[in-house]
Amino acid sequence: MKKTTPPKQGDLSAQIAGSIRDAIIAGDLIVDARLPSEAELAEQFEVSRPTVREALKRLAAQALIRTQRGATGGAFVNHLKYPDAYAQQITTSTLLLSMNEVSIVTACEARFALERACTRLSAERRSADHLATMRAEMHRQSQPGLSDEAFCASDVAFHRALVDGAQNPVMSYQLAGAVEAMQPLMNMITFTARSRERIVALHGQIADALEAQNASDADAALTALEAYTVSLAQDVLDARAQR
Amino acid sequence: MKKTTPPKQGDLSAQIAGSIRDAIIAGDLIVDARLPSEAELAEQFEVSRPTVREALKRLAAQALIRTQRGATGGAFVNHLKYPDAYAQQITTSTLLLSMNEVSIVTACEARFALERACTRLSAERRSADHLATMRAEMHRQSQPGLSDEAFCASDVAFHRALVDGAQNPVMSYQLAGAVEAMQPLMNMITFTARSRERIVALHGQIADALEAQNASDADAALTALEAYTVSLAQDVLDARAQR
DNA sequence: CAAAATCAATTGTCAGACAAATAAAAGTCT
DNA sequence: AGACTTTTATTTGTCTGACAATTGATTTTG
Repeated sequence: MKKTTPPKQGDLSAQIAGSIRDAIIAGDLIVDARLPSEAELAEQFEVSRPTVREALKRLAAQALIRTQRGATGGAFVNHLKYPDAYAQQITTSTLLLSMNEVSIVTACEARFALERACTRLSAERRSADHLATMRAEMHRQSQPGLSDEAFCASDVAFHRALVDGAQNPVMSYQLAGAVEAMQPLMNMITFTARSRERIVALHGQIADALEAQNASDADAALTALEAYTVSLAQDVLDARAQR
Repeated sequence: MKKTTPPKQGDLSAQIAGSIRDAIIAGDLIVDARLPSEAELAEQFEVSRPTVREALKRLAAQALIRTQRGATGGAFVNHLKYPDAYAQQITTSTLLLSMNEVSIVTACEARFALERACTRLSAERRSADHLATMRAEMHRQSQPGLSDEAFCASDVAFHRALVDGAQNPVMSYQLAGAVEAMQPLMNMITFTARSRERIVALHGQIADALEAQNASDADAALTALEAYTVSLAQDVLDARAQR
C-alpha cells in the first residue's frame, strides 16, 4: 500500500485506488484485512479525506472492499464471492454487447461454442437437481399464458442449469456473461418470430441427452438450437431490411 | 436518470450510482451522452456535490463513464471498448481465483474446456498472422536464458493467439479471464517442475493442427497439455504434502 | 483575418464540521 | 457478582463552502 513508484496517471483518487488495488492483488492485503482509517490514509497519501473516499468508492464499486461504520468499522478487503463476480460479468457483458455493434451471428456463435464446452462435463456430472431444474423450466416454457420476458428468463435458467451441471464454479462464472447477457438480445430480436414449441423440443433433447450422459447428443441439440436461433435472427433482420 | 422507485439500499452514493447505471443499461443515456454537471446532479438527487462525486467515481471505476475537465467538460457515457472489458475481466478472475480456494484441477479443467471451444473456429479462420504469432512465441519459449516470468507471459501470448484465431471478439473477451488469470497460478505452481521442451512440443502440435485446419488434432493436443499441467500440479502438491 | 488575452463553466482538491452508527468501556441496579 | 443501561470513543457518511486547474468559447488586439 506504499506509494512505491506511482505511475502518476489520472486523478489522485484513481492513483490511490490503483495503489490499494495492486496491494490487494499482490497479496499484501489479505482478505478481511482492515485498511487504515480514511483519516490515516489521507495522511499517508498526503491528500484530503474526500479524495481518499473517492478512491475507496472506486474500489467498492469493483467489490474489492466493503466498508462498515462504527467504532470497529472501516474498510476491509472483501472476499470476492461468485455472486458478486457474476453480477459484474453480466453487467460488463451486457454493455459490451450493446455498445459494440456485435452481430447476432457472432454473439450466438460465441455463446453456443462456450456452452458446448460444458456438455461433456455436464453429461458426466449433472445432479438430479440440475435435471429437475431443466424439466421444471421446460414445463414452465410450455405454459400458454407465459409472457415473453418470463419465457426468456426461464430459457436463461434452463441454460444456467446446463452450465452448473458441469459442477465447476470457475466454468459457471466464466459462462455467466455468455448465458445471461444474451437474454436482452434474444428478447429483442427473436421474440416475434420464434416457435416456443420448437425451442422446448430442443431443450428436451438436451435434457434427455444429459440424463443419458450422452455428451455428443447434447452437443448436437445445442448446435441445432444455435442454427435455429441464427436463422430466426436472419429472418427478422431480412424482414426489417425489406420494410 | 430519475429517482423512480429507489430501492434505498446502501449509501446515497451507491443508490445514485445505481440509478445512473440503470439509466445507461436501459439505454436512456446513450454512448457519449453528457450527464448533467455535478452541481445539477446534486440538485436533482437532493444531495451534496461530494456525494454525487463518489457516485460518479463508482461508475468511472467500472468504465461506465469518463470525465473531462473544462468548460465543455463533464461526465460522459463511456463507449465500453474491448480492452477495458478485458482488463476488468482479468482483474476479477484473478481475484476470484486467489480468494476462493479453487483447486488447480478445477481451474485447469475450466480453462482448457473453454479453450477447446475455440479450436474448431480457430482452425477454420486463423490468419497467417495468428500462426506467425504462435511460431514466434514458440521460438521465444525455446530460448535457454528465458526467465520463468517471460516464459509464462509468452505462454499466455501463444494461447491468446489461439483464441483470437477464432476471429470472434466476443469469444476473445470471454476467454480473457480464463487465459490470462491462469498465468500467476501456473507460475506459482508448476515453474519448478515443468519441462519447457515438452510444453513447446505440445504447442507445436497445436500450431501444426491449426495450420492444417485440423480441429480435432488441436483438441487432442490441448487435452494432452491439460493432462500434463494437472499432473505437474499434482506432483508439486504431493511433494509439498510429504515435506 | 489571425493571434493573443480574457472569460466562463466544469471538474479536482481541500478544510472543517456535524450526524449516524457501532462496539467497547464505564457505571448502575438487583 | 452479574446483568443491564449509559456513556464514550472511533469511524464512516454527508454537508457546506471555498479555491485551483483545465479547457473550450469569447473577446480583444495587432
